Order: sequence, then structure tokens, then C-alpha cells
Amino acid sequence: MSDKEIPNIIVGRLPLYLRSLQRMKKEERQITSSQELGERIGISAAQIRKDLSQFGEFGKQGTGYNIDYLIKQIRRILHIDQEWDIAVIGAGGIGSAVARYKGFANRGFHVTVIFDGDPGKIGAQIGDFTVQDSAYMVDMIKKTGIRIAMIAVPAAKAQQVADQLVEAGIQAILNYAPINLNAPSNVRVQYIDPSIHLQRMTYYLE
Amino acid sequence: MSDKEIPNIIVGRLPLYLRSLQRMKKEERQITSSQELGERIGISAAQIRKDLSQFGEFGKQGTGYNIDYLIKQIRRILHIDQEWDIAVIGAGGIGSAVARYKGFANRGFHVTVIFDGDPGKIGAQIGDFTVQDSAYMVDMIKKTGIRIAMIAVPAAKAQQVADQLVEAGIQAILNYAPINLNAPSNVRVQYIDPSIHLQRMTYYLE
DNA sequence: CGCTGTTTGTGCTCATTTGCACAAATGGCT
DNA sequence: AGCCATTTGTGCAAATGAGCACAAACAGCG
Repeated sequence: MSDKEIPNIIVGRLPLYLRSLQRMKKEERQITSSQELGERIGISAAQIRKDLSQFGEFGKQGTGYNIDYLIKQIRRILHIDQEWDIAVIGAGGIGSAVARYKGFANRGFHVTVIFDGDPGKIGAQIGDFTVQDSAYMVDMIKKTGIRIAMIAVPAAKAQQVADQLVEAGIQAILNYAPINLNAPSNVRVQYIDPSIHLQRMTYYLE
Repeated sequence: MSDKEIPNIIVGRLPLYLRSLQRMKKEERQITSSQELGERIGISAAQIRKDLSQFGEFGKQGTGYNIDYLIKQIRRILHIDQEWDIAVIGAGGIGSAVARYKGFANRGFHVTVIFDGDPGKIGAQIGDFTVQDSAYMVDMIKKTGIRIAMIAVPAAKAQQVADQLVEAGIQAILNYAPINLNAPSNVRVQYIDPSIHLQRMTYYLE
């Protein structure tokens, strides 16, 4: 373990390890090995060991890894030993589904507010949320100190929303709109676009 | 351009190029360059040229790439010069949202059917679809010859559904359940799990 | 207490991926 | 027609990533 910067690709695998470990925990397992973990995820055991070794020595030779302990460590590394509030922008189909999604529980996230600019949607009830007017978005995000947002507006409006989010101090954006966003380098952006995944697979179908 | 197998990582970038090109087309652009495309996507121009050169020579020196032509070529390479039918499994929040999602139009895909096993959901109307009983899923997929499916069921049921889909002849699965799937190597699997993306970003937030 | 069967963490090697830099090609302009 | 400004496609070098293989550590057991 050195103090050199961790490659992005390794950071990207940690959440996968974590997800598998949490699954094992649900199965009442106590201990696992790099080999078992690797088989579940489809990654070589050596790579898992090497990835983890970037952050410390979490395993025990001859035994493997204590699942609870490793979960705790990875959560700490990824900074999800706390819960992060999330703002959802866009109360259409995707925004509504994301706001209602139960899958963020236990993974470190909690949707706290949803915005939309459409007068027909403002004030509507979506799950536990009342849709907020996006005219107040920047102010509300500044005031609440929320640092993570999800963009679920049409592609044509996504960049404009992103600019506002940056202005509001958002530091991480998960973008569901099928378009690349420009953002300053201190703001992280990730993309979810199902068509991209599908197209990647059809390449292999004749 | 040789006939060697194309690296996976390159195939994964083609859909991004395509998405950007289609965006440019919408902006009434006719011509672009590897440099411009690279700036939009955040990839070096050299890499784009090298990626494309794996499949042929699509550009013109001194000019760049004809957008329409390049779109057509990439669509052909990715086999989305046709439209693919998709089956959605799971009529909960995610499944409903995906089934109603308008974003597949012009990207090569078309949801044609949605299944669920819950008697309370079977027969319900979701957008243009009536929820089908998943007891008939395998037969219906076999009969219709659908080759792509999206899994939008709870994690606990995802593997079981995946096994059925494989049995039904499905060759590509986009899995929204937050769990790794086991599938034969001739079946492609891709994953969408927003928590994974979020966790990857929180690493960089202190 | 020593032996056996595991499993980790890691140095080293091999493979893959990215980027540089330039010749060749092209269009526009004078 | 000749020159200049661009831009592609690619050989080669550099950087990055993955995997092998093994010493060291440990648990269980007779």
C-alpha cells in the first residue's frame, strides 16, 4: 500500500466488491476468499487481492476475508460510511422511478427532494415527495448543502440543468439524459443510458 | 483494418460516438472531425481515429467525417441498422419506467412486451402494454423470437428470471437488479445499478 | 508440536491500451 | 496551378493494467 493516487479503474471495481459482499452477508456468510469473490463477479482472484492491497491489508492468510470487516472498510474507502442526500431533477418517468426506487437503502444514499419546471408537475405527489419548482432549485440545494444530484430531464435541457447544479455547488452528477455533459473538472459526472449498453451487446449478435 | 477480433473496450466506445454524432445531426451539422468529436465526449482525437480505423476508413483527410455516413456505418457495425425487439421482465417501478421510456426510439430498440408474476399486476395497463403473466414468458419469448431482455425484478428473483430467459433463447440481458448474474458465455449481460455509479463518485468527495 | 492444506499480499512479466507524431491526402484560396 | 491550412490513418513508443507464481502466514488436526 503506497500513497500514490489510486487508478480510476480500481475505484470503479470497489462498488462491485461491496455489492457482492453485502449479498454474501445477506446469505449469513461470515468469511470469503478472493477466489470466491472473483468467481461471483467474474474477475480474477489476483486482481481482487491486488485492488484491495492498494488500500491496506484486510485479509488473513489461510483464512480469507471477514465479510463484515471488509464491508466496513470498503464503505469507509468509498465514503459511504455516511448517508448522502440526493436531489433528483426531473419528475418524468425516469425521475419518478428513481425517486421511488427502494434500492438506495443500505447503499449509502437517500433521495431527499425532486424538482421539475413543468407547472403541471410542480406540487404533484411522487411517493413521499412533493415535486418542487425548479425555479428554487439552486437556492434550495445551496441551503440544504446537498452535494449529489441526478439529472432525469430530456436531453435538450440536461446541459442547462447541469450548469445550474454546478452553480448550486453540486459535486457529483448522475446523468440519465442521453447526452454528454460539460462540467468543471472538480465535478464528477457519471452516465446511465440503457441504449448504450444495449448497443454494446448487439454488436455481438449477428 | 485487420480481421483480428475487436477489443471489447473499443466496441464499448462506439455507442458513445454514435450518440454524439446523432446529437450533431440534430443540430443540422454535416461534417465533423475526430478532434471535435473527442472534445464533446472527452476522449482524445487520436483514439477516436484509431478506434474507427479498426472497422474501415470512414473519414476524408483535410475534411473530417461526414456525419450521416459515419452514423450509418456505426449503426451497421453495431447491428442496429435494424430494430431490435425487447422484452421487459418486472412491472414494478423500474420495469414500468423502462417500458414507457421514449429514449429507445432512433437508437435501435423497441420494447414489445412486459411480464410480471404478481397476480396483482398481471393484466394491468402500462403505457401501451398489458402486463403479461410471466408463467407464459418462456413460451412467448420462444415463439416471438425476441433475443434481448431487460431484467427489472427484485435482486432475489433476478437469477431465476435470468435462467428462464436463457432457456427461452435470449442472447442479451440488461440487468437492472443489483446483483451479478450467472449466464452461459454465449449470452451477453450488461448491468445498470445507479448505486454503483454513485459510490464510484463519493470516493472522490471528502 | 509439527505437518498439511489454504489463502493472502506482492514482485515480476506479459498483454493491452493510449498517445505521439508524421506522411499522405484533400479542399480552399490566390 | 501552386501553396497553405487541415485532417486522416497508422507505425512506434510509452503508459497502464492484468495475471502468474511464490514466500509468508495461519488454522486445523493428529
